[in-house]
Amino acid sequence: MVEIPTKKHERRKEARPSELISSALALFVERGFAATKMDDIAEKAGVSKGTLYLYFDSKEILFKAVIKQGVLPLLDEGEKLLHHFDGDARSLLQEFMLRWWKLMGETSLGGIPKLMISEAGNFPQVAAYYYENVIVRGRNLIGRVLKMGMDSGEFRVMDIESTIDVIMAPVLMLIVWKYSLTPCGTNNPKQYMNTYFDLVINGLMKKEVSK
Amino acid sequence: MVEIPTKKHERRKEARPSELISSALALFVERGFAATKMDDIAEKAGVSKGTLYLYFDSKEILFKAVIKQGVLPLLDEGEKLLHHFDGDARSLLQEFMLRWWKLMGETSLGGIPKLMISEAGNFPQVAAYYYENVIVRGRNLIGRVLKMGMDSGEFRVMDIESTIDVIMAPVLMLIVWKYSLTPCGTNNPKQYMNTYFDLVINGLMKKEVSK
Amino acid sequence: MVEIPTKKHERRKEARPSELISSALALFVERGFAATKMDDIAEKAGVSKGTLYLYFDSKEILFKAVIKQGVLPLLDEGEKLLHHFDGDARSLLQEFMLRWWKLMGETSLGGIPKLMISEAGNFPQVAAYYYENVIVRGRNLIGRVLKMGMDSGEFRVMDIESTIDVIMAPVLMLIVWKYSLTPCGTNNPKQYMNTYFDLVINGLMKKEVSK
Amino acid sequence: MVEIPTKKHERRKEARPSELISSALALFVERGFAATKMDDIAEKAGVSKGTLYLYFDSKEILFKAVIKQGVLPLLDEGEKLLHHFDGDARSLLQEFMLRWWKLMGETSLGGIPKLMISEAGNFPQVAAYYYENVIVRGRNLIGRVLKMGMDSGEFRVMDIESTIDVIMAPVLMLIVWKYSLTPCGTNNPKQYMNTYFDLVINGLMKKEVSK
DNA sequence: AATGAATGAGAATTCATTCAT
DNA sequence: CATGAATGAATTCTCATTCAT
Repeated sequence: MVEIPTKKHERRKEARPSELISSALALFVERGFAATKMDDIAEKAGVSKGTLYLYFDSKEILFKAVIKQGVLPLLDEGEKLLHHFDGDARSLLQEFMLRWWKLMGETSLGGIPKLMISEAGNFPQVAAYYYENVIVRGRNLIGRVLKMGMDSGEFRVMDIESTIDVIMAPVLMLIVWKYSLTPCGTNNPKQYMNTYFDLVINGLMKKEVSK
Repeated sequence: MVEIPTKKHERRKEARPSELISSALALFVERGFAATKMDDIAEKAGVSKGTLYLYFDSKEILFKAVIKQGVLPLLDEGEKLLHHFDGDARSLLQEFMLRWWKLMGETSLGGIPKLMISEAGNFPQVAAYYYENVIVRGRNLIGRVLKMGMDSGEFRVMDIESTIDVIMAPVLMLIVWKYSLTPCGTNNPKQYMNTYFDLVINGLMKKEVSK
Repeated sequence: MVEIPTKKHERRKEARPSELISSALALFVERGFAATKMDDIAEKAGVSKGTLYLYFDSKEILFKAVIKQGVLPLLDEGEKLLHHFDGDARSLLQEFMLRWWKLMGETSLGGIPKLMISEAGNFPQVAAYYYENVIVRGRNLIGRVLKMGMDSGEFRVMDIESTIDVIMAPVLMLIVWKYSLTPCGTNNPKQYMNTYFDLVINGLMKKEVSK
Repeated sequence: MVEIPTKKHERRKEARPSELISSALALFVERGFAATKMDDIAEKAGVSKGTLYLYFDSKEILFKAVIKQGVLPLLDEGEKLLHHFDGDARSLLQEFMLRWWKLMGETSLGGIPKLMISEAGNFPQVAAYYYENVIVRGRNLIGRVLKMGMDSGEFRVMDIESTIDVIMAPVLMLIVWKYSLTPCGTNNPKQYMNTYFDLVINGLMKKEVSK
């Protein structure tokens, strides 16, 4: 993107696959797997259709690569955070959600969840992979924070499993929204996140005596 | 489905369209528009491919019919509820979400939102229609309940627009989930809804002195 | 067309087939065989598609019926004329062409030659039938008139077979024209026929000493 | 046709379009537009169905290309002749018709008029294009020759517009005939053209004193 | 490695024909 | 007799994939 392609063939070859994956991701997210043509992916990446097949043997393999490459950063970031943090549970949770949202919203990775939602029915194995590597691990992270907060007395004691889901839902929905119906209505993500923190964290906290 | 097709030429001009739409809805939701074959829709409906074209001139027109037919009940129900209710805002909101969830979860209508999320990119006009007729009106309903609660002092005073979105997100997510990644993880919807009510309503309420 | 269909089922049944044939002829001429739908023929005739099959077992059979019914009048008329005429060859030829043109131009029968030209490649047997029953007999008629005129010294002595063709060509062309490119350019058929008579008959006549 | 398809992927982007058009022309003329299958055109051209669509987006576009490519030579030739000629009107007219007939009869271009006659009803715009670019211009050419002859006293003074039509009709008919009913009857084109020249030119000439 | 012309299986769509009413 | 809903074979068109250059 930033590089200057002085001579066509002199470009870094190692970068190719991930460029292709980026193009594919963008189109898969926008249109879905079946409605995306290999031609279009190639064109968007600025290569010929044949080149696509040089790196990915089939459309389905390309799809899997898109998911696999997109999935890992989604988690690593979170796990990193959890290790290097030592504030209270509330701050951690908030920080966590904020980072996740930014990661999703600023990179094109946010399309991954939307894509998985759309294509889970057509690619059960990929969905299972996604489930194991993103959802389970992600829920795990949140679960640990919740537990921490409940143990410390910060949070009310609630059913953890369902609380994880309910807490994540609004952030997930915001991201899914971004890649689907955004062109229709404009919502204000920052305000949304503020309200989310206010509402959900508030609901989570032990009710204090508001003198 | 269960019927034995003894007679080839069975006439039911009246019932056909909605039968066909039902079959189409189910498959569109499961696989997406592009990945669903007209053959499969016909087969699921127990008719021949040609019959499908007797009622819908093209796959795209069928898609639009699916959305249009699915959209109306989604709203009518809600607006009905709002009129015939006179409890406090909290109960109304809770009742509202409960009904919506049941409507979505029990009928196949729940697939509509998931379908729209997946296909919005490919059918901008349909997405716009959906936005106008479902989202705007739906947000409106919730907005009125929130306002009622805030005016009466039941709810905290918060930014209404974003609160609407945050409040709806978990229910919407549950429904989308049902039609996408459910086969992977099993969540317990009832527990989820309970936690949702507990968490969100709690967050919404004025903090009381829990002496 | 003119009849008043007081009660639907009270209409003369005998007339049906030829009504259907008329509709079919009109559409076959306008669009060609393959591009004409049975639906359209039925609609034009004001009956249901099923009724068409009550009288004609298939589209091809209908096509043959159209040709057969259209072909006979084309000849009978001409042979009648030749028998009841006793003027000079020039007048007879002129009268002949005039009648033929009128017959073709005023009824929808004129479409038959255009239709045969278009479809001969797809229906060789029908073309052969047409050739035997229209072309051969028609050329025969003209040939006899020419011979008559040459024998009597009215016409120059020329090769009869090719003269037949050349003489008929302009009239045939006028008719074919009517059913194909007419919408584009407007020609004046009467003027055309006058010029035709003037030019061709003149060319046929023995050059006289124009003292 | 004669070539042995040793190599499947034979590249000739340059030559392809006109090869395909030739095949299409032949089949369209023989069978008509609707009765010609894309498969057959491809097979005749020795390529796959897909290749056809590589060059022509639809059957209709292919049809238009066939007409457009076929139309131009029909005129250019004639206009060229008119410029480089300086004999008398009679010779020019005769030369003109002879060349036209040869052009039509020897190349497959002769099919174009027959095709237009057959399909004018289904493609009014194409018919209009043909009218403007072939018929109008063609009549113009003949008209100029006629005027020349009448002005110089060679030809009788007649109505020019209708004379153009009458004069062209036999040649046009011969060509149409070639692509439709020829298999039925065999006529002798050379004899036909001789008789045509003899009859029509004779009819056109001022009657001379044949002492 | 890269290209893009060529392929052909597969999906949407049409329409002649059938048949229960 | 007449109807028109239903059928499915046939056709147009698409697009993932291949392969000669």
